[in-house]
Amino acid sequence: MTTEEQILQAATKVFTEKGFAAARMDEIAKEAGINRALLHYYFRSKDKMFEIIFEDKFHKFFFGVYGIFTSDLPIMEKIEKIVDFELETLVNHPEIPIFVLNEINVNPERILNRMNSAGSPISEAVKKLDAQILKEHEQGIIKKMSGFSLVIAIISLCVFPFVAKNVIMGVGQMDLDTFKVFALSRKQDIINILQNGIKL
Amino acid sequence: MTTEEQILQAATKVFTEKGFAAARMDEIAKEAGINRALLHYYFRSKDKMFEIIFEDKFHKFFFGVYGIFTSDLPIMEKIEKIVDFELETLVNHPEIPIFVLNEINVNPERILNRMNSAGSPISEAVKKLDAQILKEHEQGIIKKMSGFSLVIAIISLCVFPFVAKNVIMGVGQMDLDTFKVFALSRKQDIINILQNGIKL
DNA sequence: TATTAGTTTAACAAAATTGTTAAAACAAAC
DNA sequence: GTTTGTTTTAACAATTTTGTTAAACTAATA
Repeated sequence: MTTEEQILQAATKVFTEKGFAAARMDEIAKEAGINRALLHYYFRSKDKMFEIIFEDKFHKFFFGVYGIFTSDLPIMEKIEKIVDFELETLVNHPEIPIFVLNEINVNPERILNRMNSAGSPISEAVKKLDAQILKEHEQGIIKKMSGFSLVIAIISLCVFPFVAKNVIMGVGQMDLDTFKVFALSRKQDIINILQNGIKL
Repeated sequence: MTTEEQILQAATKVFTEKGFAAARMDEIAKEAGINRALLHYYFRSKDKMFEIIFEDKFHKFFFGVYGIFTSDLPIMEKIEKIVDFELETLVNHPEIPIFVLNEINVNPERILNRMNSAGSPISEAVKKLDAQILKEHEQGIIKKMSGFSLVIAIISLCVFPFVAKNVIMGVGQMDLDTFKVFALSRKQDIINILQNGIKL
């Protein structure tokens, strides 16, 4: 692994654990096993390093499921595929949600910029979903409901446990690996709740 | 309103918006319409101010629903009552979840201490819920499932939209008031999904 | 061997931030 | 009108943090 990669890996760890404001260049350097001077030699500033990492996590967080959402699968199968994809992804990147969501909270303008460059495709995807729901409703398959609301419900059930990871680990007396197993073990529960929850 | 209250209100705003590390004493002072010296005159340090505010939000976040969870209501009614209580509370304190969860993420030891002083009651509440689910399952009312997992599902559906508030507002082109109306408008959706999702 | 890119060390500059202090101003209460 | 608690001002100390720089060192390489 190159030094640049080592630094990025260390920075990813510290930034996602502490957030931008509480992260310290010194800690990143120590984590990477090098000194602060070399940090600036590779990545001019803290902001520049952060941008690279945030961009990466932001993208992973938002656009992974996009393909499934806009596919031609029936709703019930979409739900299954999305939940499966989300949980498998999150187990491998459990730090993403709280990191991205908190940085957006601290600095909401950031999202507006990024969303505007990708905003209309999302709105269109939601509209297409609305149409699909209406069609399947008329076919007697599912309840009538807002596509946006359904998307939020699916994402809520998948993502929230990772946002509250430390609380769940605390209450359930789990270490990180146990938590991951637990999160995956709820996959079928979540799919069942959603599918039974919306069927007519 | 006393100066002390003004300061606490301003500090609450800044801390919950920015988090501890990014919050600036200067900004709190300006927000309260006073100067930095007076901040320290009332509350010795940044840490002390933060402790007071975090304690308050932490408590509101975790122990509001506790009474309903441990009540003797049937599961289906519990779900209704909890979702109702959570959404009404969150609409009035939309900043709580991301603030509390992120601070726990940055500083997980904090929760261990507080949870240990309240940890066993929570574990016992979950055990009682497990027993209730088993009973109602044998009565043919609901599916067999883990109480802990169900609690997480309920909380996920209620709380996550507030954690992702800025994203939802961005995608849906909403201001804060519109978001609150939207969040409340999903109440019956959430109750339906949960109740239909777990019934036999 | 000389060169080059990468790396360390150590010192330091610059800025930001928290916290302290003394003196004066003010307003209410006694 | 004096006292008391509150508030402002302004300066400043202390600390933390980011970023810079120069000099020396190392290891690979031309």
